[in-house]
Amino acid sequence: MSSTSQAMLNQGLFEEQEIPTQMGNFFIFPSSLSNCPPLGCHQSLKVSNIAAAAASLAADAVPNSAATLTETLLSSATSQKHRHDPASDFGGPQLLSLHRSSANFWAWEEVNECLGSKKIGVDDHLGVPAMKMKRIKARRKVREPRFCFKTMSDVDVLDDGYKWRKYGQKVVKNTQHPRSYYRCTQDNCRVKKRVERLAEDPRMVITTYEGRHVHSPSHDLEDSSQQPNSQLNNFFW
DNA sequence: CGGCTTTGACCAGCGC
DNA sequence: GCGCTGGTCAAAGCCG
Repeated sequence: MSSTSQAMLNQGLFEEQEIPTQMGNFFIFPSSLSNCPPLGCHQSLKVSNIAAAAASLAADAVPNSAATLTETLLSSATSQKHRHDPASDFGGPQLLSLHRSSANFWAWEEVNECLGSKKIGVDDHLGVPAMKMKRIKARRKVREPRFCFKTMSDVDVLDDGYKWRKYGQKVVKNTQHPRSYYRCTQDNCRVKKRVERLAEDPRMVITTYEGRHVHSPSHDLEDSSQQPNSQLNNFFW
């Protein structure tokens, strides 16, 4: 973690969770810094940036990118606070967290389990029994790099600047909410994302990006060019 | 009519 | 080999 991130951590601006080291750092943004409008509304650029950044990070091999991303998001959140429209308040605390998994290393199932595992036992690996880990490893295969994050939102799909087409929906075992599968509509772009709600807390939406876009975000976003932090997009793209 | 969502069918990987 | 599960396909329907 960079000195800036460490300083913010010291100030309690965000907390770094002691979740899975294999998955990289896991940051949770308190509501004070996630003071963003409801997801999906016209002013959701900050969340869009986060989602876009998440997609970018999926294939990012730059060391400490999680910390870099965090700093960027924090500065973004701070700048957004000044232009926040009270009329579009979410009506409750907003929480956004994200983490970066190692590219081609952890399958979604494992990420899911890690996210769901609150308790990390001494004898367990990320809260997953050794026997199960063995099975998981056996099933592991090379996949597109992926990156997932969760947001507290009443809408499922984040507006990340790209156009997505839903190609499937599945009710996964032991969950009440179906998982939706989306694919980037751009030709030759094989990026996918999965969206589902956390079983323990249906208010939390987990979005997983897989792959890397081979194009820029679509320009049909209402006012993306007018956003003050459009440079953030440039940072990531 | 084109683009999108829905949804049942199908397939592959895995455990037993 | 069989059953379970997650992921994908594709036909049908919806909507602007």
